[in-house]
Amino acid sequence: MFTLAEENYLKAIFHLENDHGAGVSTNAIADKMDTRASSVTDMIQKLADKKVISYQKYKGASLTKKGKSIAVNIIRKHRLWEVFLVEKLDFQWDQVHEIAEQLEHIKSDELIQRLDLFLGHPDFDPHGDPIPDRNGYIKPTEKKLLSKLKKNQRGICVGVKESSATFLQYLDTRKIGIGSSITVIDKEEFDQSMTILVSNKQFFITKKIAENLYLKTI
Amino acid sequence: MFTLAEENYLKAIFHLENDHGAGVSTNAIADKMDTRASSVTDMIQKLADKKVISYQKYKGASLTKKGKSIAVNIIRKHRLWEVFLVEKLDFQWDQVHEIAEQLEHIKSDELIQRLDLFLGHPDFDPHGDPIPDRNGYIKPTEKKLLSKLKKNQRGICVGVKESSATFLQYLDTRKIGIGSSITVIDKEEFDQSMTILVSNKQFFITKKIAENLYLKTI
DNA sequence: CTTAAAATTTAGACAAGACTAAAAAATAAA
DNA sequence: TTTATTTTTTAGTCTTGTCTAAATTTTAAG
Repeated sequence: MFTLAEENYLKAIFHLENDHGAGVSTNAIADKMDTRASSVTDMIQKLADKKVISYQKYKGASLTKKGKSIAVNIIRKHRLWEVFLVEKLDFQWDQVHEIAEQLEHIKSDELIQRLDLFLGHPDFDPHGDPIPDRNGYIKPTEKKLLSKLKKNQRGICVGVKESSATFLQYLDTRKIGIGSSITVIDKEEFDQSMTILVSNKQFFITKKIAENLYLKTI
Repeated sequence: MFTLAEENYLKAIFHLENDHGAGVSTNAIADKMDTRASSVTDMIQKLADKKVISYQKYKGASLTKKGKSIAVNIIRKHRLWEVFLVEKLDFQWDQVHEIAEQLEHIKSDELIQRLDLFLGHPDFDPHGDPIPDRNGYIKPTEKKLLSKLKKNQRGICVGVKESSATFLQYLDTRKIGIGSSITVIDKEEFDQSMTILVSNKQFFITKKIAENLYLKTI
């Protein structure tokens, strides 16, 4: 069995490996977990002993098959609970992340199986992230960061990379959400900022915003 | 904010005070929490520092107003989650206690408010225990232990004192549940065992069983 | 290729929460 | 009321997960 701290490390390493290839550095983990590099070293040595990550001194860590399976299961729980909170309890999409961070650690396979059934086996969470199935399989979805689009390209918003309340609220005020059609009206070479068209309104957005919106190009 | 361990101590002290008047002994807590008396002493000293219990050396502990309010809130959460598990996820009443022990520690007032609404403001959990309202008020319900009934007295089962899976499964096999009509056919002075009538079948039950069933006499 | 800087690990310390063993206080028995 | 027993507390230790400061390794720069 794994402690709460261990589960959170596994989840963080999974996300880091997903975003920037295999082999995660100590500092990257420390940064993500908001902790110190020395604490990370201690923990990854422990996780290596438990065979959930492979790790060589000074060379960074990466999840083993077992570790990945644990991480994905936590992510599955997180996303199912988010669906529950939004679909059943009428929470807004910017309110659910913190609560799901707690709920994801509840230990009961039966619970998750029944929750999944109760929710009708959803494929995506409220932020557009795919929900791994019971075997840990994540259906690959083609999506592209808005920041990768060129002038005059168009797409449908299918997800957000960050799900902090502040970012989601920013999107709300501009009526950008999952399903929104977004067109790049103009793109500034200099700072990668963009002018986009969303439901007949034009907005100016910075590179940072564009790097956190996933589109399906059409 | 209170840690998981602190919350569990407060809950245990609340239940002990409820069952056997104010002033709970160190050993009683140790027994309930399945821990050692010395660990309990450490913890109650900490809880006293935090003003959630009043405590004098060698004299036992009892909850302050603040402590009671925290304990009742945890119990409210526990019981609401149990209703959710049974009513929405189709769990059996003997499967929910363990899971609710985890869910009761999730921290979000908004969540509990919405869950309560979603469930239709239930008054009782699946074991017949009253659910405290948002202000911590527990509606007093008149209920009597089956063990207190005399020969030929009759009542409706309104709750169980213990909610361990084994006890609840025992009741299931005898078709005893919330709402069952129970008549005392015979009672043995010697060992307090009973013969009872439940839906036209007679059962022999020990004192221990009778001490864990709550009835509303009619 | 040697040095400077950055990243990582080790060493030692601390808080929370538990334990064992021993001491002290309260209660029960003679 | 003195002794014996039970209950409770204290003292010291352990594990988990964190930290700071110092040492070591790797990487980057000259």
